Amino acid sequence: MDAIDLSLVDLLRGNARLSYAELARQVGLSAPAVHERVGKLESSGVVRGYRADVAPESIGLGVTALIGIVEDSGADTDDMLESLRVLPEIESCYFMAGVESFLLKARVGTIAELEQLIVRLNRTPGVASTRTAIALSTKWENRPQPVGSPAA
Amino acid sequence: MDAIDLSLVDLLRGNARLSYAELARQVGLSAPAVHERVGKLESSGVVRGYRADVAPESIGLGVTALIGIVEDSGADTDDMLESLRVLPEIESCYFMAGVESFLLKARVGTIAELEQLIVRLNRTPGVASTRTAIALSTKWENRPQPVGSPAA
DNA sequence: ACTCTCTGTGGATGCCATCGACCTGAGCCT
DNA sequence: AGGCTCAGGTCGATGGCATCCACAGAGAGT
Repeated sequence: MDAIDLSLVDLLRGNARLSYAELARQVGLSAPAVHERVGKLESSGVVRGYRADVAPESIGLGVTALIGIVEDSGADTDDMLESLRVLPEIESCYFMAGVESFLLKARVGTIAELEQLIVRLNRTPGVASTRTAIALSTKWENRPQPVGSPAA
Repeated sequence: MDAIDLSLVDLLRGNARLSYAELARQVGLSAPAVHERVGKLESSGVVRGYRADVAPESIGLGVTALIGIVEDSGADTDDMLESLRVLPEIESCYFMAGVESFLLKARVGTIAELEQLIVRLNRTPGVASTRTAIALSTKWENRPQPVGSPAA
């Protein structure tokens, strides 16, 4: 991970569909060299994938909620995690410091679906209680913060 | 937004670097047709961009925190938002229902940097108080939930 | 100094993006 | 019904890109 790798990462975080030729121009290397660097970043796990950023409401996922989970004392955390992982509505799952062991970000189409999700969560073994907060609007989300110094 | 558009969106949410030729094979259209459809999805705002998904710790952003903000009564929300927007550490910003008007997801390199960020937030005009919860680990994040029916 | 390795360049080749010309079917007006 | 118009498709051509390969040069270790 030298400065050029950081520049590549920054460029791809900004636009994952840049061609290798374009990346090469931006960082001042040849296209094959960039190809190899990006391949190594991928196989070493620095770059985990490439995702289109889609407006959620336009694909019927207009309701965003953040849900805190309090774990049962003596619950099997791994089992509970597997139960959570199966629910597609849960986009993100953080293990937190604090009373609420987990914080979930969930996305559903309607408030009714959110209600169903919460019911399912409360029935999940290991879950003692949940606390749900609804996002009224998303000001911005997953904004990539530049990390390579002054990249071209 | 017909079924083919939904398939394209799903495919690109899974791998934003798929070629138009490959997308065309997957949805059963020609490459130019897919090119035009994707172009329309972009210009209509359904697809907002393409981002590399990078392991944050590998670019020096190993600390994730969620920060709730209680607004001053009578504060100018728009001004406060602009002050928040300027802080690159804040990756996401949601306007919430509840006592805490805003919920921020912030990413920094060290606990010391998090401390500085919290101090800055508390000094920001319009901010009455903050409440910070630290993510000890990220189980998963920004997992795209499939939305097009059975896409190829 | 030799050599090993890592990382780069340059050239060649086949695939892909992209443009323009043309086709086809749905909807609608007369 | 006939025919206009338009949206959205296919096909073919062309130039750029991805990708493979052979080879070059810098640094480290012996």
